[in-house]
Amino acid sequence: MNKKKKYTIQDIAKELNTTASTVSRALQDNPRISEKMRKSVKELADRLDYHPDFRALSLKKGSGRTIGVMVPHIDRYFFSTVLRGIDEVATEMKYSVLICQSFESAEKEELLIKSLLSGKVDGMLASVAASTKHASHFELFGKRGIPLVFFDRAWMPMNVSKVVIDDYAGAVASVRHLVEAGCRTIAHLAGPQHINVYKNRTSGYLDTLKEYGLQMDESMIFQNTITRETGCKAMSEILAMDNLPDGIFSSGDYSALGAIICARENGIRVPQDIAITGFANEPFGSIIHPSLTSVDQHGAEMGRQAASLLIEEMESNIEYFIPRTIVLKPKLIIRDSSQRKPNH
Amino acid sequence: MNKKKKYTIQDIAKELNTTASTVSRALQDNPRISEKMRKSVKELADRLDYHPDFRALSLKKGSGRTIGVMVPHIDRYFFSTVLRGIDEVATEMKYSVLICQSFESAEKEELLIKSLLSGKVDGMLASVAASTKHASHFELFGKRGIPLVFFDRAWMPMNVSKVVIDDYAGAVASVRHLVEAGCRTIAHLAGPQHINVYKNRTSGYLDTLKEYGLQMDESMIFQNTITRETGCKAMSEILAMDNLPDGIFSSGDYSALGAIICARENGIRVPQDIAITGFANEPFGSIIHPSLTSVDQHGAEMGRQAASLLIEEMESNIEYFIPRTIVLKPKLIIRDSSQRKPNH
DNA sequence: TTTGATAATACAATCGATTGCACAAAAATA
DNA sequence: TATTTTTGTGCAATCGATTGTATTATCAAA
Repeated sequence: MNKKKKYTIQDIAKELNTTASTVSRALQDNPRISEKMRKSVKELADRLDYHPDFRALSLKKGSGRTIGVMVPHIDRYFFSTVLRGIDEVATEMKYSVLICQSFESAEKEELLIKSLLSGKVDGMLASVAASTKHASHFELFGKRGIPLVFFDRAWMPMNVSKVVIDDYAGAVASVRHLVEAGCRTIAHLAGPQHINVYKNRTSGYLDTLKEYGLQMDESMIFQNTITRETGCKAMSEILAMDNLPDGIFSSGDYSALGAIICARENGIRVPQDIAITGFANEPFGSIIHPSLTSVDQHGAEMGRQAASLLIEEMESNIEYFIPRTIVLKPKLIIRDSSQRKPNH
Repeated sequence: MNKKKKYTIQDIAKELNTTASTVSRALQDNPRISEKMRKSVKELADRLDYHPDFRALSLKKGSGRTIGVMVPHIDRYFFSTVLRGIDEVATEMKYSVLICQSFESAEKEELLIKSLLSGKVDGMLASVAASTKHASHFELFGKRGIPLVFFDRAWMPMNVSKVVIDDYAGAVASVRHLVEAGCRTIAHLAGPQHINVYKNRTSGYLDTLKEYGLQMDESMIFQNTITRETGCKAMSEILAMDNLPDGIFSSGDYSALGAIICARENGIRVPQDIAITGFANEPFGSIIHPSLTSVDQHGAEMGRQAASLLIEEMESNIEYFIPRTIVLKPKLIIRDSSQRKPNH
């Protein structure tokens, strides 16, 4: 009596002297089942707190209405807002969401994907890890017939749907803003260039310098600088330079933060001596001193769009769904770290 | 040829003119299979990129080696560190982790749990939502024979294992520190009292006041104040008081943040006019101005301990696993927001 | 009373794996 | 050569559901 048990459709059938098929149909309100039988089945099912086994059901049906989501980190504000957007749409459409984090590791990403492929998910949303150098594991989804939609950090060569923001435009807006704030020598903290979002931000930076006829200087570009630590290190190197830049465009908020803190520790004023802008609009940007100018990426909206696109593809019966790419417009949020003109 | 297909063990069997059982055994290195057969099966499996169907496998085996984790929010630093700790242990022990967030909603929590119960998880780790007022949905795990371990926000009346921190001790350390910094009237931003962690923090506050013979004043306790907004609101109310407190012990970092910002906006200096301490040691505490004194909860360690405890219970064959409660010691991190003596 | 239609339920195959048991062929022993 | 043992495979049941196709029972019409 004490042994815990999971009740099955067979248990209910046995108890009522009938068969599993009748019970199954009764629970589905199949009209071929008598009112009386339906009632007693439902009552017993309720009493036993019966719920169909997910594995058996999805095995039989060929789908478990589950969407997998792969993000580099769940605790990055941007990704957590994307996840919220995905959750909204998925819940509304009666899908479950299975969240995975790669911790920016390509190996972990590959392992997780292989585990998801064996029937755990029916569709996939992914943003690739920073250390990912090839996408063969993402190709597996196509081979298995599981729709895949990239968001934000997309693997561009792959012919699948993508939801991204216009990082190039965000970078252009940011650098223009710095120039208009009076900056003439603008350094750049760049992200890993094999990831589309970072490459586009760097392109926006370079093109905007050109647009204003400003000289591009290799030594002013710091590669692979997206963490607080590397941002701080870059700032130290900057401070050791002969000709100090008067502006920094960072591809991420964390590296911008590192730079600001390092500047403060070395008696350099932001924005008076150096104006700084970040990217991602992490919440800390509004509470640090000086508050950080950044680019908002509309995470929730991206999540909603990506989930909608994926579900549309999953539910379409079209043999070959034609991949679509949705580009969202980012928004420059101007705060103190870059405002040099107004008060000076 | 173009139709995407998922290969099964039957496909491999047919191709090699053998049966599914042989293929299954070959893939498992069963000694009853000849070297030759094993080799050709493995080769073909490799070529087709075959992986056993997770649903079929876990249905047959009765377990999918999956641990479910329910957290209120994945983007709270504390919870994300717990998740990392859980992931570490789970990965090492060859378990998968299924992350769910309740968004602090009891209904969402209940829905998610019901969906997890039907064979999606073999063990569960949970931290209850703020709005949860009864635990009947958590009781279901017991009825299904699925081990459950609470971490941090535990439902104390339930007789299951728990991993918590000594919130009482953390509060005591925090309030003592304020008193020693010279505070004589200490206000308190309290969390929802039906959640053990917040109740314990409030108890620690009250007892420490008593310990120092300080008067407890109902009007100095602000209930249900754990967000930045409510923290700010509480500070406004404080500033409107006749006798201003000279210290605030907040049950959370976000409300402490709201209070600090509100104080700054109103020309009140922290810590000179009012010393403030928070709880959770969110990363922003070290980058805001003034930096925030807080209590660290050892999230990763908690995650590791909870996962280990759960896995131990899952793998034990003991009929009735005797629940254990692990209590971790929190650590007071002293920063600027509470340091009144040293520099003044 | 016989036939035909209809309603309600049972039987059996299926989804993709695992595994105990039976069985054949080959090898070892008598 | 006859018998036993070993070795390698196939058959069939099982996990927990769903669903097409029997198969009854019931009742109305002829």
